[in-house]
Amino acid sequence: MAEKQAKRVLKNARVAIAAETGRRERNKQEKRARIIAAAKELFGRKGFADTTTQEIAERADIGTGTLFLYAKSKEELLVMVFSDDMLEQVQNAFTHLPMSGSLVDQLMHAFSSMIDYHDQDKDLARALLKEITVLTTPGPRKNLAILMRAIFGGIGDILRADRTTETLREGIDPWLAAENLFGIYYLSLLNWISGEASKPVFIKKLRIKLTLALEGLVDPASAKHIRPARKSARKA
Amino acid sequence: MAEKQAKRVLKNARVAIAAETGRRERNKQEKRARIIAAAKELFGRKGFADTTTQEIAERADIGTGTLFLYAKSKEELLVMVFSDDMLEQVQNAFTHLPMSGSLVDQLMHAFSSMIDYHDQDKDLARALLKEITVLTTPGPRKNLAILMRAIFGGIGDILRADRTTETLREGIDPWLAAENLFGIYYLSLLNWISGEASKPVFIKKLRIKLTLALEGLVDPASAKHIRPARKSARKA
DNA sequence: TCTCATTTATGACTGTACTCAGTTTATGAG
DNA sequence: CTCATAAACTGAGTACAGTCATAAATGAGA
Repeated sequence: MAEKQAKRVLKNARVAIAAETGRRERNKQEKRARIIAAAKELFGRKGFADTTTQEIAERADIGTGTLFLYAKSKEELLVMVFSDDMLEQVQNAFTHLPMSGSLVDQLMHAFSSMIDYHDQDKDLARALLKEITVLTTPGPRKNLAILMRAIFGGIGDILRADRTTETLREGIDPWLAAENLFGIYYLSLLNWISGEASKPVFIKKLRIKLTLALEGLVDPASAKHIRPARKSARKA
Repeated sequence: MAEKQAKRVLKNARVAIAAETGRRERNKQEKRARIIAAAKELFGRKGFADTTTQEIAERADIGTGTLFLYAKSKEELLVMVFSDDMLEQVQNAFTHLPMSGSLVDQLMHAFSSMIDYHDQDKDLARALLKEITVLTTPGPRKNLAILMRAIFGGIGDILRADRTTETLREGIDPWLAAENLFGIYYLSLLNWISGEASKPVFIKKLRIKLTLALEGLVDPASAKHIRPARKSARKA
């Protein structure tokens, strides 16, 4: 009994190793690539809603059912198709930053890059943002986590960068600050993508909002009464 | 020819007036109410995904097709059903504010109220937030606009309120500031509702983030070199 | 080489959101 | 009251996302 189990474990291990290099894995990856290519082309040309999973399967030269072994739903497929793209885009947004430039300039450079990406195909962007907003399945969630890490890390780097003019206040977690700035960007983005505002207005307002976030909302003088007291607040 | 047209115009005008009080309009409103009640009950009991449009139609005692005269899609129906609810919830969140309490306390009070609302039924909240994120159809868009106006207005009121300790910096648009704060809340909310963080952690982090937004990210001393220069920047 | 267990693929089938051609109902005019 | 018109309603029908029982492919062991 125990021997049999041990045998199986050994076998599974071997299978696992083989899986990394064998024909099985190669076929799978190749099919995956074909699916992504087919879906990307069709989504781009016909739009998300007007593309059927049948068409994608046909174009990728696989059975209808096979498609759903690679993505649990059409929506998950959409995320799968574009998550690599978006990650690349984000990495792009944070390289080639204008070295000389205020904090806001650099942030706007990064965000503008992302905005331009979505501007290429607004319908697709809408569908994508809608799906990304709330993810429950593990695969896409993991991809999004990677994407968000890249974004927050990138913004954090901008905030921490040595600058002659502006420095991050003492004791501020750059990651949290990055989340704030991105949150501000994201809500503005959603508003824009829903068609509420034109692109120039959106960008102009975004810059003001980011400046507001950097400089703070309350008057430091008026807040003095509370803030400095903090250090000894517990004992008092 | 022209006479006939004029006749029709007159008729239309009469119909339009009658529409406000006639049996037609009453029937419509009554049906609408039945649909909303039926959908609300079923969504709450069985969840959004597991409720079929057939069931809703049956429970509302209307034909299958009729349902789609009132909402263009199942998703739009979801938004229709809960937008009144949410508006009420938001208005609730901004009344009964703790009079004595710092800015952050008051903001957290309002946001906590909204969070508790979503916490009642997370699955429904997920579905709802997903749909609300990107709206294209006019009906729901209008409803959301009303909701957002209530939220931004409410936050703006908190920011403007007389306070002994903290005051809004000169020249800041409370509406823009409100959008910033809500953006920060919204991104955190999405992260929580997706299951990435527990409720206490989410709330604790939110408080820190809001504080950060109020106090600013950059050191005022370091930024001095830029900011005061603004006033005469154009002429220079 | 030949098993044979396991993974992967398949497409006919199913459930359901949504449509549309035909029907009913409300309303104002004569 | 009757008629004409338009608005509102209906449910059989359609299209399509997603399932599942069955089949093919793969690779380890003998």
